[in-house]
Amino acid sequence: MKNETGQKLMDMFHLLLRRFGPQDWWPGETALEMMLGAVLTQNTNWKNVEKALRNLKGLHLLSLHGIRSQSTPELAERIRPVGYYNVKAKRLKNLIEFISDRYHGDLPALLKEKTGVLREGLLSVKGIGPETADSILLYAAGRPIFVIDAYTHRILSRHSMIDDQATYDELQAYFMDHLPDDPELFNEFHALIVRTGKEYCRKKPLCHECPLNTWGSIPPFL
DNA sequence: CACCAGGCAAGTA
DNA sequence: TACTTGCATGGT
Repeated sequence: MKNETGQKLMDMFHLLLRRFGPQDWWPGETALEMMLGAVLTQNTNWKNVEKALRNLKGLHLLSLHGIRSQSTPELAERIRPVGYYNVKAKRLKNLIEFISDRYHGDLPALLKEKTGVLREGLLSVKGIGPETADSILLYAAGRPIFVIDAYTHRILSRHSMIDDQATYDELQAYFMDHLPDDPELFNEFHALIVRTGKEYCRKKPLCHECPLNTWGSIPPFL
């Protein structure tokens, strides 16, 4: 471990892993399915995303060509359960266009791209922000990139581990500067944070039973 | 009924 | 730069 903060984070990780067990992320069988899912789950429950992906799969549209074959309004109708379906249909088309234009539709080539270059490329797609890009990098491409989401911010803030005003990049650095570059660790850790957040760290505080409160080295939120 | 979900871009001042 | 707002279905 690199230092004290790193050890603290590892302790937190092991605590959550013992409490909840492995989360088996990312749900999704192919890299493309994970990439589409990353966009579809923006500010949306994963259950809704599963319905949308089932729709696409049932119509054999879960491929670059399949998505391209649909107009944006047609695609929107397929993904209706995710909400924001007009916005997200366009975002999916943008992503597929990016893969087609820059990598000639060669998804394996995209997945072998240098991490920094791929991240910048993904961020240049309208509708892909830092969390979506990093989810793709970590879960679809297996890169040692830590994904930050609203739960991460909320949990670390409530336990006084970071400033409430901390930015995405600052939060990401908090993890990546103090932990080894281990995609497996980042994968499970992020999933466990989401698991904890869903149950104990929603917008309205439900922190009293949070497993992290029982752990002396993280101050309890009250 | 209120509240929330594994965000992001565009608009405003 | 720093807020605000629109996007929208489905579940608790």
